[in-house]
Amino acid sequence: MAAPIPVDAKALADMALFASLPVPVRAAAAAMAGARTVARGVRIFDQGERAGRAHALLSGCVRITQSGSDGEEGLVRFIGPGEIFGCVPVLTDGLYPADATAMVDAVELSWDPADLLALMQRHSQIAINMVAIVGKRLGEAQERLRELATQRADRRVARTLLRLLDQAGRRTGDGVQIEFPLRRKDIADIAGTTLHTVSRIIADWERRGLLVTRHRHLVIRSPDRIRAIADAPGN
Amino acid sequence: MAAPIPVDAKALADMALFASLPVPVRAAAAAMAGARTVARGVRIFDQGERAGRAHALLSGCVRITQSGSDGEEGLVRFIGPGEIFGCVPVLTDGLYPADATAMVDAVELSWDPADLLALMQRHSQIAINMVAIVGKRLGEAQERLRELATQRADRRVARTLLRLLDQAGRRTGDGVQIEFPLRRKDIADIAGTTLHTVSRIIADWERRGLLVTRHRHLVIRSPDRIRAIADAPGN
DNA sequence: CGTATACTTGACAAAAATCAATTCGGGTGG
DNA sequence: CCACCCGAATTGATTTTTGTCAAGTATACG
Repeated sequence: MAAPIPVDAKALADMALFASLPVPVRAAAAAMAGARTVARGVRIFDQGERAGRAHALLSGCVRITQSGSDGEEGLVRFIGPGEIFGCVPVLTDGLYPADATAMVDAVELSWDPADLLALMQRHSQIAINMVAIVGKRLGEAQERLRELATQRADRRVARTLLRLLDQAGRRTGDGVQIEFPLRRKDIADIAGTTLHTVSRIIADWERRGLLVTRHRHLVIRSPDRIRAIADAPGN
Repeated sequence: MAAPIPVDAKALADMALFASLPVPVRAAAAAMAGARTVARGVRIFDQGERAGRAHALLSGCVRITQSGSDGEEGLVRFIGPGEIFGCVPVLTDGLYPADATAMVDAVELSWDPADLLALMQRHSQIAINMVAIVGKRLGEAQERLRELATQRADRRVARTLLRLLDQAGRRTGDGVQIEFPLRRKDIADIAGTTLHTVSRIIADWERRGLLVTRHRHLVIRSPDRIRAIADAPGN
């Protein structure tokens, strides 16, 4: 095991959960946090397990997946640096509703539920920030629902890529790269289709030069043309 | 217009937003609330409009719908008595993300955003309750997403009916009736399909005696057999 | 009693899932 | 360093589900 990772208030400054707070409060939150590295592929928590910690990601990337009663797997979302995860159930004293797995080596913070709860009670702005965060995710989920019900697969894939760009895009020499390593299956699961369909769609886009995949990473060369597909199908 | 509707703390006791609070706090919330009746069909707020009030339903039923950038309509959820709606955006000082329309004559409470915010700041339990409420809806949305991505239309319709039964079912002589008036299109929008497909599916079930529709209301004669379809397709 | 709205139903088309091989690419161990 | 192996990706053929188009019927409401 590595030496303890130092956590300072600055690391929390980028997190939406601690926005609009005085520096000392952030420092207090940092002091209560536990930090640890998580190797690629390691499960952080399991669906159905008692929610014993509230989590946030400092670096890396975590995949949140859910398996239904019938065994069907679903990809709920990706967590990037600065985002919280597995936090709602600790407030309601419940169970984690999904699995969380590190997709790459990552550093996570976590809190004891009682500590975080106390902090939120003392500083209601944190609770309000959390409502905003969860509310935003709810809005995204509802948008995805509408898309899934009404739009064709190519548009959904396009929108998925745009959302990922937004969440984890970084400019490179020849485009914008999505920071996570993504398999076709991952994209299919978010877009609500199969890896075959995604493969066909993306192969087509690659042929047309809209994007390239390099070492399991997508580089979008022309976000605008992807956006055009997202807005008007059949192109 | 009718005389002002009296609002007392008791009316708030059933609302999840005000759970686990001392009675005086509920009384304060009641004192700040405005109440009004809303006739069937009346729009309570519009998507995109500045969120000027936070809402909760005392009685009746409200339909929350959303139209996407491309004009596609989507049914987000039904709001029943005791549930809040249009509350998240007032915390983030934003715009209503959807339309809200009374499906039957209803009574709604509403608060001035500043009042509710002040109350939440003073009593962080309210904010924490709100996280739990929004988190629960997020979980439901994700469940619907998984269903939509992996299951066939008949199973989704079956699950939709079961969920509606759960939310608004009432025993009658020959089965369980869903309390609000539902058009085929409503069911289709929630289940993520078209009214044609729903019509075919439900006509088939009617032929087999699983349910009947009476005056735009569904009466489920055999919830168990519907549940069987929800769990195993092709029946 | 007529008009509008919802519902049913049939025929057809099309999107996308499924089935089935191959190929690619990166990592491991000889 | 090379050969091999495994998971991932591509791609073709086929089938299924479901959406679309179209027409006609029932029901509600003024």
